Amino acid sequence: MEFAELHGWCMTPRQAIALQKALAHRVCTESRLPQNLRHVAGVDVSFRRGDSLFHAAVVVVDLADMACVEAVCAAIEIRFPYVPGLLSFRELPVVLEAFRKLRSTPDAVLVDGQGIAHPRRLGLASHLGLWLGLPTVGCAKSRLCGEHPPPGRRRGERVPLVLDGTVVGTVLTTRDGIRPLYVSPGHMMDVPGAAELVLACTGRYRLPEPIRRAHQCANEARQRARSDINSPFH
DNA sequence: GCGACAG
DNA sequence: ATCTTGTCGC
Repeated sequence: MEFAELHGWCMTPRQAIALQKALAHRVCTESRLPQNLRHVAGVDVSFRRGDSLFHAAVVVVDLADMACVEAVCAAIEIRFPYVPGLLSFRELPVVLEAFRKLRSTPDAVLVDGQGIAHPRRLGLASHLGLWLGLPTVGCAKSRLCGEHPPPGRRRGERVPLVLDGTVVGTVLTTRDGIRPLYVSPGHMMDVPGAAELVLACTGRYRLPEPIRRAHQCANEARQRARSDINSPFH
C-alpha cells in the first residue's frame, strides 16, 4: 500500500488497520531534530456536533520566546467516523490541508494525540510525521494503550509508558498537581527527546504552548465559520 | 462474552 | 472532541 491510496480517504476500518500496519515500518524512532531547534509547530482540530466541518490549525512558535512565527487554518468535510485507534483517518485530511497552506517549515511538530503509543504503533502524530517527513511528537491528554505506574505530581516528573514490553512513551507531569500528559515519539524522534521537547514548550499550562495556540486558533476559525452562516456579508 | 477505548 | 453554568480553590 502506498500513501497515494489515502487520497480518497474512502477506507473501511479494516483497510485502515492494514495500512497502519504497513506504514508503521516506515516510522523512524531516532531523533532527527536539528541542533539549532528554533521553530516548533502545534496542530489541533476542532469540530461542532451538529456540523459536518472540521477545522484545523497549525501554529509555529519560536522556542526562544514562544513568539508566533506563523499561523494557518483550514476547513473540510468530515470523512471518517471516530474509532479509537483510527483517529488519523478522521483528522489527517484537514490537518494536511492546513499544512499545505503553511509557508514556513517547522523543525518539529507537536500533535494532539498519540505517536507510537498506539496498538499498531501508528498514532496520529506518527502518521502525520510520515506524510510531512518532519520530526513529530504525540502529546495526548489521556491514555490509549500501554501501562504505567502513577507518575509524580510535580512538573517534570515522569514514568515510562510500556506496551508489549516496549517503552513507547512517557507519562509526563507538565505542571504541579495536574493530570499527566501521554507523550510519545511520532516520527524522527526518540522517547526521551519527545518528553524533553514537550517540557521545553510547556510553561504555566498543562499543554505545550504550540498546541494551546493551535487549539485556540482552530476554535476561532470554527466560530467564524459558524457566524458566517447567519451573516455571510462582513 | 466483557471491558477499554487518542479526539 | 462536544454539550454547558456555576463554582470551588490557589
